[in-house]
Amino acid sequence: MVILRLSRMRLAQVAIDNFDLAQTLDSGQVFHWERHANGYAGTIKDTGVYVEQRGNRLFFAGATPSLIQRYFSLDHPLRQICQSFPNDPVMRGATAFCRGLRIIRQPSWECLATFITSSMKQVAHIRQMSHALRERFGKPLTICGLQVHTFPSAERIAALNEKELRECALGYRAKYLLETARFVGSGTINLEQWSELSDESLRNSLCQLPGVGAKVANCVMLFAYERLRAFPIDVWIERVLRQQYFPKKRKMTTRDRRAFCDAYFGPYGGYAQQYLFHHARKGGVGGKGDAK
DNA sequence: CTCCAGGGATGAT
DNA sequence: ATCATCCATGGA
Repeated sequence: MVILRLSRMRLAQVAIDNFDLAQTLDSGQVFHWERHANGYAGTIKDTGVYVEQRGNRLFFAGATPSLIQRYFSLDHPLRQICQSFPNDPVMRGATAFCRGLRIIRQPSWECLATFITSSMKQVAHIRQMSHALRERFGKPLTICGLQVHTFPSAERIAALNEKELRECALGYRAKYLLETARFVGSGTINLEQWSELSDESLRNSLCQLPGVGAKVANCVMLFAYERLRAFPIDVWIERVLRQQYFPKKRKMTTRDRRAFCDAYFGPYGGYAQQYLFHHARKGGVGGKGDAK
């Protein structure tokens, strides 16, 4: 019945070029969109949205065209971005695999919160935690006959206790999320104001929050603050570096990896990183079994 | 069953 | 400054 209602639903549309909705939503940058019918249901900030790609058109309900275009970064010069990547075989392979994958513009709080929960968790687990937090503490919305939930505000989470968060399977991450929610929810820190900071100041500010280190800070910079140079290094990227870029080298320290990535991948390093990550995770190259 | 995941905080060298 | 250890949980 959901399918019937969706098929009868009148959807707005925008023309798209060089955009792949499925790859974008399944690339481990955002964790709450759920497949329904031929598309996805989710939220953009506090708006329930259904979105579906048909060729070079994006059909949607619940949002204005400008909100859709902004959230999915349809204005990013993707061809130019890909041309800026280093021209090596690893990067060429990842770029070919990730055609149309865009770095979206997420609301800062939900991006920060979900990446605090992400440490030592698989993408599927992060999705479960995000879903549990939304279902229990977010606001229910209906879009195209589907129920979705907003991500709970920092104030809402700040008012909870650690036990309630652990019941969402957050484990030891519960304390970090709670402490950071209390900084943000009380107004002690203002995430919107931080968009004015330089990359370095923003990174330092984020790293002062409980549960936020260099990796999570770079994810939040990239996925919420549009700092497209920010280059998160996680276990998958470490494997790509070790296996694809430095197969002979014995030992690489954290600082070595950081220095190489910042210098090598250029002004859109965050995009390059996301393509390497997604290719390694979904394309089986640079994955666990690929010893070399 | 074991292994590992989009890490970070803490305490010991 | 680097290094080891601990932290929870569940998919593969």
